[in-house]
Amino acid sequence: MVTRTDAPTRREQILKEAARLFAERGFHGVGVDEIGAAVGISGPGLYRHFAGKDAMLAELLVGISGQLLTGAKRRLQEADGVAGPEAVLDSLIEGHIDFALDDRPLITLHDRELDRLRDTDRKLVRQLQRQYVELWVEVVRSVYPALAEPTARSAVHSVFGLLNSTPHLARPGALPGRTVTAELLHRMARGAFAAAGTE
Amino acid sequence: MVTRTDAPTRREQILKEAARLFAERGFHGVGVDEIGAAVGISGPGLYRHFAGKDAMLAELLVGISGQLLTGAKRRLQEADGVAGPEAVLDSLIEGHIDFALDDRPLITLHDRELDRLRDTDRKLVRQLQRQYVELWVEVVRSVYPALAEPTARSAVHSVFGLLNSTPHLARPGALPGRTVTAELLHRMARGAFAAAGTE
DNA sequence: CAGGGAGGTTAGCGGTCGTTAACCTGAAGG
DNA sequence: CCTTCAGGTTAACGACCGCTAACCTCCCTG
Repeated sequence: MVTRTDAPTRREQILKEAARLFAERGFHGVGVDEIGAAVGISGPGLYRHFAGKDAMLAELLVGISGQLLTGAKRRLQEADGVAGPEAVLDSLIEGHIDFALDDRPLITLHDRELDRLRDTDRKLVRQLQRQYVELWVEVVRSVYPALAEPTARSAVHSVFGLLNSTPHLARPGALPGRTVTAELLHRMARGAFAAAGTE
Repeated sequence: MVTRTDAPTRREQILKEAARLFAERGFHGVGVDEIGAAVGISGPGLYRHFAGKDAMLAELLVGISGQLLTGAKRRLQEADGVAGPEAVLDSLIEGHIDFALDDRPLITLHDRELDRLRDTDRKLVRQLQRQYVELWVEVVRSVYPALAEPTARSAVHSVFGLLNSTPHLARPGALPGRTVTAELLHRMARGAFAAAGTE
């Protein structure tokens, strides 16, 4: 875990606020003026940093898909050999939960606004997402060898649905504590996979 | 299960197509002309059937929330006394899965476009949703008495996330068979609850 | 068979939105 | 000290969108 100490750049500020607004009201429901206002500049000032509104969404979605995939690959490599399949699956789950809890707006956007992208960007994001899913499928099948591949893929998508439910889990602060929530989600994900694995 | 034999009214056609389009491209991403075109009339013709675009979304969301709640209440009543808590939970899960598989666009809209409603409609929908959740929470807690109420509520929301993942499960026809998918989702939901119940 | 309502049509209005153009300003660098 | 440029500003344009107005055309009914 790398912790940043330097101040966020203007670009990063914009992306963060845009993500929040897009998640709250949908891509088409947010005007550029609002995004600008959220970072203290006004509308057209954004065009000094981004080519357009589409470009912000594209950077957000490509970024999140890439981060998820990169993180998963890293976890897989770290555990290579030294840990059993179950520990690898636990690590993947943990990583996804961290993301879902720390970047709720992005998790929301991720499966909601994909179709608003230009063709080339959408293909890229889909490819990254697909790789991420396939990586999970392999790990899940190594833990539950009885699972057929299509079934495993459905199970993975369903567990993503479970883990990505965090935005519905109550107002940001009112959670029963981040650790408790993370542990609950983790247990439930494992329980769901286990139930899928006993066909 | 009541099966309709009569032809759908124009209103129903419109609602169905609007639901599909809203789910695909978001409420703000769809124009009234498109909705009209989808049912063979053009734009303003819709205003013979609905007060406005907002009214279509409102009717869809109120309708689905009401149907879910009504169905759950009915299942609860049918099982009253004659079945154990586990059977009641199974019945709730089955009902929700039927809905998620048969009305994918609506399931998508349900947790996505709520904030686009007028205040009064949004409050109504939220109230129906809350009742539905609380009903589940009671049943889950009767099966797993060790579960604290906030935990049970989180678990219910998460299982909704799992069950509502059906739109991501592949192109409509390409599923491994509706029955197989329904059974997988059911098993996973039960597994998730069981894991949540063993704190 | 008159007439009236249900359910369409097209034209167009008013507002909003993304984007561009033109201009300004303060700080850094030779 | 002059220049340059990053990063803003406001004005405005063209497109689009929700909705209304005005009109038309069946079909049912007294």
